[in-house]
Amino acid sequence: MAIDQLDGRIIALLAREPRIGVLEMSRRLGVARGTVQARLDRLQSDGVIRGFGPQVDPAALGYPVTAFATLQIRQGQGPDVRAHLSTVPEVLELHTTTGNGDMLCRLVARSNADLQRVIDRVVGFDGIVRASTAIVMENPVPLRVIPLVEQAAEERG
Amino acid sequence: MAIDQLDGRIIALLAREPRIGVLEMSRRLGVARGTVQARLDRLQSDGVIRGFGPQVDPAALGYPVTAFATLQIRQGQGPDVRAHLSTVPEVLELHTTTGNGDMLCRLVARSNADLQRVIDRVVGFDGIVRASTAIVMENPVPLRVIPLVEQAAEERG
DNA sequence: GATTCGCTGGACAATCTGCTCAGCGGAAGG
DNA sequence: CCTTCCGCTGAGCAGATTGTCCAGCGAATC
Repeated sequence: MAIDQLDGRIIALLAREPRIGVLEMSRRLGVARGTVQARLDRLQSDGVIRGFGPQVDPAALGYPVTAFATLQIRQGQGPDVRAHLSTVPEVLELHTTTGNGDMLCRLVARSNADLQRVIDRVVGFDGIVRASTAIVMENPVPLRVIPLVEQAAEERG
Repeated sequence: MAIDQLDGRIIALLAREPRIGVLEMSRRLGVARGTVQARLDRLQSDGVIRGFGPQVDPAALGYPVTAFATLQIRQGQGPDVRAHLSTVPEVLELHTTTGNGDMLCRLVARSNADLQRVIDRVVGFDGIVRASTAIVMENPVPLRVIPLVEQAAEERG
């Protein structure tokens, strides 16, 4: 839960060059291999590093269109809607949010036209009252965590 | 750009057990090691698999609060706003979207109270006219790609 | 002063990686 | 029907890495 600077450097290094291996990391960081190994184990068991799964690019898979949909749910239909949305492959993530007891979900589609199909499938469910969609045009800041990690590391010396 | 079923199984397997290694994969998939190696190389050079960077959990880092903010930008201030937001570590990602020439960004914070600080920092910039924030309560569907991969693999036999 | 903890530097066997090779079969093209 | 191209197989090899020990040491804690 608490990250020190060495942890931060390990994560940053790993983010830059994921295939690097423990030995090479210890060389670059100037610490013993066992230290890096122990740190990595701790980071993982603490849940700071969830894993090293492959980062798949939907665009390269043929889904270049991304959109965010805000959903308004009928009272008490939350669980059903979740179950419904989790069956749609194009729903990449789903959050329940404050506000209107709403949900926010990230969608991808093969094209703008295809997005219509996806949205129809998403909202074609009884519990969903209304949906408003915003198509993503650009992604100036792709999902990132390093700056946050560095900030957390700073605070902990 | 086109994914067949073997590719799909490779990605899925890798997502389930990232530390698995090429040799073990070839054993489980019942194909030669060279095949898996070649497929992986192709998937990476095609950009389907961007990398294997560590997946960091902001909550475990001490940032358990997530929120989405919709920003309304003053005409022509887009570039400045992007630059501004990219300097805020708590801004995890940023998209420009259709609609009101707006932006959507994902934020994290140490607490609900801390979120206020983050939002103040985010919107404390001249080019931002208005911001509306939705705090995430639950995350029924965490960011996932596997179902999409499987669908893409199906279509390509 | 005694103990605990994390880091160091070194060692070990076991394993995996990157690379190469020849052979084989299907698909595409002539 | 024949030829060529391409991907997969199964194998081998040297080199590097991993997981796992260990003893020593300094700092912080009790």
